[in-house]
Amino acid sequence: MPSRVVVAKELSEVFKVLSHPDRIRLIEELRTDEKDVNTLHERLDLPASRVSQHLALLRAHRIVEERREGRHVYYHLTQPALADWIIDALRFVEGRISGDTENIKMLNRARKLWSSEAAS
Amino acid sequence: MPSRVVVAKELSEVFKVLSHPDRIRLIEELRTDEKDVNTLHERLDLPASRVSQHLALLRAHRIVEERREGRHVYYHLTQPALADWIIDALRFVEGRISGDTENIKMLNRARKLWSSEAAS
DNA sequence: TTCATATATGCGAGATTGCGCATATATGAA
DNA sequence: TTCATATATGCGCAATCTCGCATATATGAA
Repeated sequence: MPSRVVVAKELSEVFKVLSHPDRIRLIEELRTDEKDVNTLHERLDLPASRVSQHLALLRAHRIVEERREGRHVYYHLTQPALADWIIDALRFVEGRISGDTENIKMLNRARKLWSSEAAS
Repeated sequence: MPSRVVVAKELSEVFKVLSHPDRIRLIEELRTDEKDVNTLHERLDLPASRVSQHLALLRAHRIVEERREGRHVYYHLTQPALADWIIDALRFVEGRISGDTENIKMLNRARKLWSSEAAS
């Protein structure tokens, strides 16, 4: 099997893991520091079980790692650069929504929120 | 709807389009120059109809654009930087397959093939 | 131990995606 | 027009993914 075929498959699996809005938001929440499941569940306004399932998938693909402390489990990115690389993809989103002024504004707002240190 | 939720959805759709090995290979084939459907069908060793379907999806998401010339249709990347950004993701693939020496070799081989100008 | 909180996992129905194959359309040549 | 090539599209089934919900496990407090 040619290397390009094998590697394209690996790449596509990474993309598949990232192809869900909740998981993207999860990863961006962990961009600067670790957070426990409960915090993520509140900040993203998702059922805790859903958050846990997403984290299980991210864990299986070694995108996040866990750290237990008492009854809380803190998650962090295995490779923090991943969060920035995802944000970098916003330039390709612009092409999709060009013309939609309202969404362009949203895009820049999100870009700002995701690149700031402040956890708002 | 908060901007981060909207934008995360847009990002996830981009990732979804890229989450298929054939489409990744298609995009990398178009990294440096345009190619017609028949050339892509031969180089990737896929049924022409499949190539056409993938291209239709990429077209719908404005990832590629077409140019007719006689009975051939040439496709090129709307934003050529996309191909490089995908290759950049290989650093996150390494984390997935660490330990598997054979696959690491394949990864570097593919990286070289996809970054060279030569169409081999 | 019992209880409450935090997190993880199992499961099934509905939605989405991929694939093979048939067919349709487009263009140029004869 | 007829034919051959190039490309596109339609369709149905199988495989996969998502979601809500129930349940299980883990930890610390009482």
